[in-house]
Amino acid sequence: MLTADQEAEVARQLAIIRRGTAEIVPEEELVQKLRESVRTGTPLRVKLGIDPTSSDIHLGHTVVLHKLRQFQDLGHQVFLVIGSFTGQIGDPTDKAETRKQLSAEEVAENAKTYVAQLYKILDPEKTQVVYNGDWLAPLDFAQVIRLASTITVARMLEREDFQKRFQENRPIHVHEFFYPLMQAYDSVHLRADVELGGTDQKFNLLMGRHLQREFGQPMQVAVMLPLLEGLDGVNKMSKSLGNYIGVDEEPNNMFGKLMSVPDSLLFKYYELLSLRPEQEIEAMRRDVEAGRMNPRDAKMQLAEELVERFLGPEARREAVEHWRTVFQKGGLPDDIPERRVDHEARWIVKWLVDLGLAQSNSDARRAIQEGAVRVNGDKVTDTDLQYQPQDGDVIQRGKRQFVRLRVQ
RNA sequence: GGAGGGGUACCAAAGUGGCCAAAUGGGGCGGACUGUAAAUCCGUUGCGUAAUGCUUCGCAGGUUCGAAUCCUGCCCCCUCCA
Repeated sequence: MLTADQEAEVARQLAIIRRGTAEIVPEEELVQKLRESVRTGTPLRVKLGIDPTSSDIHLGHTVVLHKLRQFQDLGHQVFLVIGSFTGQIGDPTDKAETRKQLSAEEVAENAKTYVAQLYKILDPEKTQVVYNGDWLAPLDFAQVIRLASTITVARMLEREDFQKRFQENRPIHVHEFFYPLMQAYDSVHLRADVELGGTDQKFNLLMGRHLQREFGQPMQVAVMLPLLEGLDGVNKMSKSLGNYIGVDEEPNNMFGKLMSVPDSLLFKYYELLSLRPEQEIEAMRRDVEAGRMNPRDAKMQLAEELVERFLGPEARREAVEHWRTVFQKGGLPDDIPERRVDHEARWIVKWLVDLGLAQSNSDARRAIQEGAVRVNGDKVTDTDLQYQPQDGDVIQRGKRQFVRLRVQ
């Protein structure tokens, strides 16, 4: 039996863990594990796997990382599994069909920058970073067969993306089946009590339970967090789709990207990323819905919060300043890239290509015809123009691409 | 091993002898509107100082006045049967 204080502690922890999660499977087991943990004073072993497929952490990752941080703050033991081995296989995805396999060097390189960025969120003192290559690489073929023998193809095909590909006659490579098994084996190796992941990880997380049971271990609880959509407002945030906001971005970039998040996602971003009290967020939502508050202002507050958290107060101040002068007042950006050029007159089309403002002569010509090209703010209309640069001239394509010329 | 289906532009996907530089959608790039947003609308999206020009439809040949489209060989992918 637990004392009243202990019961209260379990309730407190459960409430914190629950906030913002999409699903906890099975929740009763989590309660049991928490009670046991509180009763015996033994921290839970909490695992999160990360594939070093790209070199940057983005806001999508931070959702689940924050949950991990909360476990840390509750005194539990946290394992961050870098998929040094699994990363070389690549988690099967519906989109990429067969994801490219990373080399060991790429994995090592990515992992390095990863860990530094991870500590923007996690407490380094309380984080155990482990590499699954350490225990997966030494497995021999017989052991691999043993893992594979615990699961049937039919069960594997229950996984949504496998099923879909199978039905659509698209290729599924045998090694892709091993990905869930390897991830599950990580849980066995670490004797995980809890594994975190996005909702898209459900199959893999449950595979961990399956394999733990096969190995005679208590089964882990799967704690799943909602996926964060990226800047396109549709797909989940990912580097490969280019719709992400990295935690290491230039302040102005991070701020600008946050300001371009679709309004429809504004409060989802608040719920998943903001540390502000829930009541405050709710009040803001009501104000926006009632038209008392411009969604832009709500978005700006969020952008400020996140830039400050990841990049610091100074970065926040600068980014806000930059955004105000450049975009709210419509001025030129203060960080226009400069190019050194000679003062020889050349065909305007050639200039655009040379300056990287157009991909080809045809593209440059089109841009001029569309009225997208300006020199010092004056629209260029003649595709045959011979242009002679003056020091400090600003050549512009569209609203966002600028180059300042420095004549030598 | 056998049978069938398929490889088209950044992606998806039409096109099966000339009207095809190739429909349509997505994405990209511009323009309008705005809050550098979303939604919406419009234009554009192989190269080429542009020409009844050049290169492109898996690769290499061939038939034809003319090929993404027909023929031959090769490569790759998928499904089913064994």
